[in-house]
Amino acid sequence: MSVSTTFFVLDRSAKVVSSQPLSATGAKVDRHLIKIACSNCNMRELCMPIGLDADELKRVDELVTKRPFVKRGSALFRAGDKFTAMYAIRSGFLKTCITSEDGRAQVTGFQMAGEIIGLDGIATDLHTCDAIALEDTEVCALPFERIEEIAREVKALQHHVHKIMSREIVREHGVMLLLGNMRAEERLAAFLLNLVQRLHARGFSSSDLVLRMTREEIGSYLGLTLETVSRTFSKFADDGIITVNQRQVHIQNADALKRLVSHEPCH
Amino acid sequence: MSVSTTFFVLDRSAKVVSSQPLSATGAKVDRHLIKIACSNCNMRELCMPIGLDADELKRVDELVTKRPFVKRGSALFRAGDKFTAMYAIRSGFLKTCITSEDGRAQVTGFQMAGEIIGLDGIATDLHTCDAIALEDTEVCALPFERIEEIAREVKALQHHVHKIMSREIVREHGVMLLLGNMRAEERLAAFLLNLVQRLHARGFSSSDLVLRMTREEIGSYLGLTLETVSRTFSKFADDGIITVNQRQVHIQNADALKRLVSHEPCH
DNA sequence: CAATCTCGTTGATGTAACTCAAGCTTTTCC
DNA sequence: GGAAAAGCTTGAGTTACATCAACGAGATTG
Repeated sequence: MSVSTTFFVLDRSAKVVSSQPLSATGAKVDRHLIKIACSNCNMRELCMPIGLDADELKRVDELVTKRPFVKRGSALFRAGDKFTAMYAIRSGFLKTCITSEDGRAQVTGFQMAGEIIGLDGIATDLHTCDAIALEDTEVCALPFERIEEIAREVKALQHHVHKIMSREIVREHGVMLLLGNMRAEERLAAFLLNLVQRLHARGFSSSDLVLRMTREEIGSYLGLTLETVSRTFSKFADDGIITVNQRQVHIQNADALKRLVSHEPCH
Repeated sequence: MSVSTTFFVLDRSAKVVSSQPLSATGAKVDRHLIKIACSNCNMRELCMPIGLDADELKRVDELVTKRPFVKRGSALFRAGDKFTAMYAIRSGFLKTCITSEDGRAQVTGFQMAGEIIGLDGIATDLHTCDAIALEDTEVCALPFERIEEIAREVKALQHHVHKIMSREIVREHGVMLLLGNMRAEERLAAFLLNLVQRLHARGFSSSDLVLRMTREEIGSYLGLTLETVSRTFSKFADDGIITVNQRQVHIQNADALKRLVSHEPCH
């Protein structure tokens, strides 16, 4: 099918096809060359600084003293960890998942650059889920006490924090609809459309994507088994809606996916 | 089985068995006799004023100028309505539900006295779900701009707002686990335990409850059909775990329910 | 006080998705 | 570079829940 090139999923500098495999090397170079600040961050239109003027931006900028690098497979935080900061994702990709006492695991979301993670911890001062990097990931730690401090003075920031949290609530309502009402094909279609839509907002293709998660992780998120996810991918491919090559997905007929989600199987 | 008395579910004054059916009359009398203020509200330990001193409490109190009364079956707000306030429930019971374009409906939660509703609206300034009263309900409107204003000055209130939103996010994670991982019996057991636990926190029995919602609404919330909900209730009753009489449920063996949720069917 | 409607129960049948299993491909790691 | 592990696909058989349907009990209304 397509050539076996590797795409960077979230680093905007690699929007075009790169012949190099995903590695942290490039990012490390950038880190030294470019001064890291919200004002010159690729993600500023999507992330925390929205609606702030230069002065306010600077204040947020200054509170970011830590930019943890999270290696693929390791955790940014885990359930039970003390909550001290929320995190803005600079680059990379994570999943959040909860595990109940009896060992049930549920992926509660996938997060990409420009998104904020860790809001679950505010309620009890402890994180309630694990945040695991699905690829090498760099985040900005936003110490929550400092955020609250500035939010008390900067109305725009205050409101923005509220918006971010509300948005997460609304997103989860959507997941509940998906899990409570939709059939496997509909769930997967909704999932794919959501992913490309978010990638597109970050400057990527709206028809090609590289899944950073396994079939099992998709299944956990969608309340399906990995086998059902795999079969449904195959079904979509047979129907000419997508082409799948391992983690690479090309959407050939986005309308068909939308129709699936909208519950209009025919005409 | 039990006598056909009607319980008030959420009015603390009616914690004991009442021989009167649920009606708004009693509440209306109260309304004239007792000055309504956070400081003498039954729900103050559960609601908005937590952690505020007398002065701060007064400020919150003063911003509450509207205490809408929502008749059973009607809406506090609907998807698409402009978001202006969040609401603290004084008494009564509501459901929130979303409806997708194609007409799928999903109950996203049930809310009782002392809980805050309407946070979904912050994200887009429009409510994204319907809030429908399942019994006559009285709420305090908390104009959001004023809340933000005070939160900028009162640290405790600011943090409390964040906590409330975070708590909602965590709750929804739990629902995702339920919808994604659990079987019908486990879902219903978790649902019942959650309900009585919340009622108990409000001074009610931890073994008796009156369901304020239909089997269909329970089913929608739990991602099941009303028939499955009904059958599962009957199954629990056959197993001697609960007794069911229409909307009245008596929990005979809470441990059995807990074991069900914890996925330990035997020993 | 019928008549209607809403809600709940139960049974018979169907099916979407799960489970178990085998084989294949890709990645990881010594 | 070869072995082991992890991830993916596909098939066969099973099952938990949905669907369809009938009926009964309360509540509501004219």
